[in-house]
Amino acid sequence: MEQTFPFSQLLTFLGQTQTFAGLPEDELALVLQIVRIQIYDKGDIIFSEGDEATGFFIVRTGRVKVFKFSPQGREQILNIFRSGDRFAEVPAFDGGCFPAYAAVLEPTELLFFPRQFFLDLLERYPQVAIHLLKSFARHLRRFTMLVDNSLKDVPGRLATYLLECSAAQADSHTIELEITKGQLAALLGTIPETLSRALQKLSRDGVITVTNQMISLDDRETLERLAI
Amino acid sequence: MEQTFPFSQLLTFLGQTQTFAGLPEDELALVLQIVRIQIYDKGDIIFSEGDEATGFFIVRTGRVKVFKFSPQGREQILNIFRSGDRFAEVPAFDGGCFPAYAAVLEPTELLFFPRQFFLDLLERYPQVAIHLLKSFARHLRRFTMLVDNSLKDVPGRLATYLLECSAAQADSHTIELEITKGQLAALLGTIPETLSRALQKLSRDGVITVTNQMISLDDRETLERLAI
DNA sequence: GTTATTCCTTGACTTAGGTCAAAGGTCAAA
DNA sequence: TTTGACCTTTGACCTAAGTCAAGGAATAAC
Repeated sequence: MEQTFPFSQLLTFLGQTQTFAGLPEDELALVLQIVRIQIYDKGDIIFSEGDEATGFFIVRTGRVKVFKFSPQGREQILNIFRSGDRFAEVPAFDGGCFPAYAAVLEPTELLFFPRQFFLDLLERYPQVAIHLLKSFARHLRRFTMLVDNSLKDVPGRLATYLLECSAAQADSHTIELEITKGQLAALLGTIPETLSRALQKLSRDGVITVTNQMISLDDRETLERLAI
Repeated sequence: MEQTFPFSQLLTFLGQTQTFAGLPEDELALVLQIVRIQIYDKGDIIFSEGDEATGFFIVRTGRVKVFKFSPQGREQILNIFRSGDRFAEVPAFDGGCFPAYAAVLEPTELLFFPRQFFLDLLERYPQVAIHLLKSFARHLRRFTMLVDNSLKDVPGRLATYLLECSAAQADSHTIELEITKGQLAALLGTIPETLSRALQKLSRDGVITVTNQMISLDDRETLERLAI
């Protein structure tokens, strides 16, 4: 599960992440002495809800889902992280338990940073604290949006997601789902059957066209009305 | 809406808030030159969703609810703030818009701190940044719990609330609702009718006894099972 | 102490969306 | 290819919880 990688390659990668951008090179080299590389196979669990948080992670390659279970066992995905994203920094910061599960969606390489190193870094580099504040603020806004979403019905959440996806993919008319529909259902807080019916209804009404992983947004106006 | 107050009284109050605890007295005095006192009547709106954030607030007396509306106009309370609590620091920090509404539940005095002052304070006092990080981390955990709650059914959310309330009130057998049942419904993400029926069912099953604003927790075990 | 609000409860009804079950698709390994 | 392991769709059904409407409590105002 752990192995070594070319030093310079990692150095370049680290310098490009939001977390470490702007740190002097000798500090980056120190960071590299501490980071542990973790390799996971599709489906592997990184940590479970309630586990003691020992550090935070940066995704090098692959994708990670952070999720919870409802009392009936339904999965709710909170976030999906990709290359360059950092996750689990809140428990690493406050020293509490992980409040959710994390698992990889495909073969994934993670960089793991132990908690104490993280806290030391905060002390040595005040700009890291400021950056972390910004990141926490972003997270908080994202959560507020999640609450927003929970007030909408499934078609509304779907419309919101499609428009966000389009915005992220340069406002293109046709977007590609980068996750399975089952995963999308879990991300939208519903189940595959209900998502399937919602997609079907939007297709029938001429709002979207679905072809496997590709979705064309044919009637943006209706989508925006649904997303409110 | 604005007036002056005895200087020393405010100084003592500020020094006791989490936000400013530990700051030297001369700095506190500077803070006092900048703070504005705002007086609101029951029901007054402090800010609306989408308003530009110009600063953050600390509750001096009274209570404030922060809330959103669902597309159908149902109110969802995100948080209720009391004396000493600080709110709206995320928009004040990142300079974005307020992501929700804020209104007062009863006659309320607020201290308002303009955004620029706040940012200056962060720069001058790194410990304020660290403290803010902790506070953001707490907020993030609270939001995670809110997501948790949205996965539960209404009796589950009610049971969770009752147990939390009891824990906050020294684990007492009988708790006092400090908000109306209508407000509790909005806090639990439901409507008064549904809350009324949930309370009635728990009473019928001998789990709780409801007398106006007082609720006795007669069967903690069942409550904990419901809250999962 | 009486009126006027606001708050709370109850009943009948509706509906979004979850559950269960089964049949097609799709894709990768052998 | 063919096999098997998912993923996705469809249909029939059920249930939690929202809507509407109306009557009772409780509290505040006069």
